[in-house]
Amino acid sequence: MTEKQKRFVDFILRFREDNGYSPSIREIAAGLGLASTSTVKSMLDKLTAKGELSMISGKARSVTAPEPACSGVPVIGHIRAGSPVMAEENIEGYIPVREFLKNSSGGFFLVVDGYSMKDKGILPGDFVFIQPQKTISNGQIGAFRINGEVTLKTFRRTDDGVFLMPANEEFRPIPVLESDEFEVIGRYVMLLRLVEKGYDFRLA
Amino acid sequence: MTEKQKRFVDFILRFREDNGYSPSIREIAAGLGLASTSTVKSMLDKLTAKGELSMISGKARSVTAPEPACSGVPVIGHIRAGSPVMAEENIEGYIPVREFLKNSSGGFFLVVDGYSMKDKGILPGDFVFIQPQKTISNGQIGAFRINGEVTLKTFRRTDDGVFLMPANEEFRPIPVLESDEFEVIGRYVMLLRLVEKGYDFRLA
DNA sequence: TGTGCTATCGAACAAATGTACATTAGACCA
DNA sequence: TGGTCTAATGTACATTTGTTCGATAGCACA
Repeated sequence: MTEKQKRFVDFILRFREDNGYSPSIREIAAGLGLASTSTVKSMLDKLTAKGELSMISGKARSVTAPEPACSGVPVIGHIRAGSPVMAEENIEGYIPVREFLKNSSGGFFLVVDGYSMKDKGILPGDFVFIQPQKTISNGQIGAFRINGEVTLKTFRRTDDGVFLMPANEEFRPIPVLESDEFEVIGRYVMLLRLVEKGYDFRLA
Repeated sequence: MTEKQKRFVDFILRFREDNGYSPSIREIAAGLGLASTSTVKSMLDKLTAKGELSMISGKARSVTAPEPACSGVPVIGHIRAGSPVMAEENIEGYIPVREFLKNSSGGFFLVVDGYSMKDKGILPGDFVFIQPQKTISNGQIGAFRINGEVTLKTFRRTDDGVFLMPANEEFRPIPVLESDEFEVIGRYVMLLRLVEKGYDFRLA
């Protein structure tokens, strides 16, 4: 992509970011300092043919640019000695958090309370993503409600019965008795920890 | 908001989701089975006045609806005994992951390798979000490059010099000497752990 | 019954917008 | 010098689109 074509795509992305809708051809011309609409039109046609843009013929403000890869966050694994960290060869992939969370719809974050799952690296204040489900397999970590209390534990079924296992030797396994009110809330799928509290999230 | 008004907003949201740009007034009329454009127009004016929609007068396809709160993931904190988990009263807020990551642009995920930060709840395979910066304060956790190796440690400056501190008694502090090639890569801001490997991420 | 009120419709108009085409300007090269 | 190509221009036109206004139909209520 030439430098000029990139300016087109960038302008469209920024305009949509700022306004929430796409620019018209004349607005693109004005924004890029071009005097004629046909200049813009021919460039848009070219970029659409190359797949860099998409637009519907005849429809006003229908041009869109695919959001760049950085809508996902790059994952850097093993770093080759001597190369800059963010170099292309170090990028192993991207986590497309947007799609990731779209697929996980229905789930929710549970705020972790105590240290009972410390040895699994789950600490107070962590956000644990729970995928709701009614049952859970042996050995999986999940959120449970027992006698009104909600807790995050490992589910374990043995010959001696069912237990909710902490991951911290200072805590004791919780036996699940027939007489207990017990319910599986969901499966522990993901953990999110916000280290800097500057990254606040909007409260309802 | 009445049932009918809700249908308007929902239609606009879905249309934008499907097409990437907003519907025209006539497309809204067709989509909702209305015969006249003025019906739509008056409803849009009403919804805009109420703040449920936003549009620029005269500009084609400029109507947008604020994305509903569920574009973020609900956060559930302390759960009131007896109430269903996902009940409204238990939702403390939302993590708008989309905006969250937009603000963090420039950062990247580093894949954690060993157990040296175990006591901070950072385990192998975790994705650590690094916000690039050239310096770091005493006591903060960050990613560093020392003599070609990249490592995640707590930065500590004492009278005896600078050390990279592990969070695991089986590991030793790494002294940073004048003769070392040393560089701050960035600050540890967030941690993401994918428990289920079914949630794969697209490789480059 | 009749009187407002609201939602909807129908049609017409003006502005915004996409599209097509002939023309010009400049760069490059034989 | 002349030719060719590309980018850009200017203009005109057709379509899409937002806007306006009057008319109609249903509905609640006195």
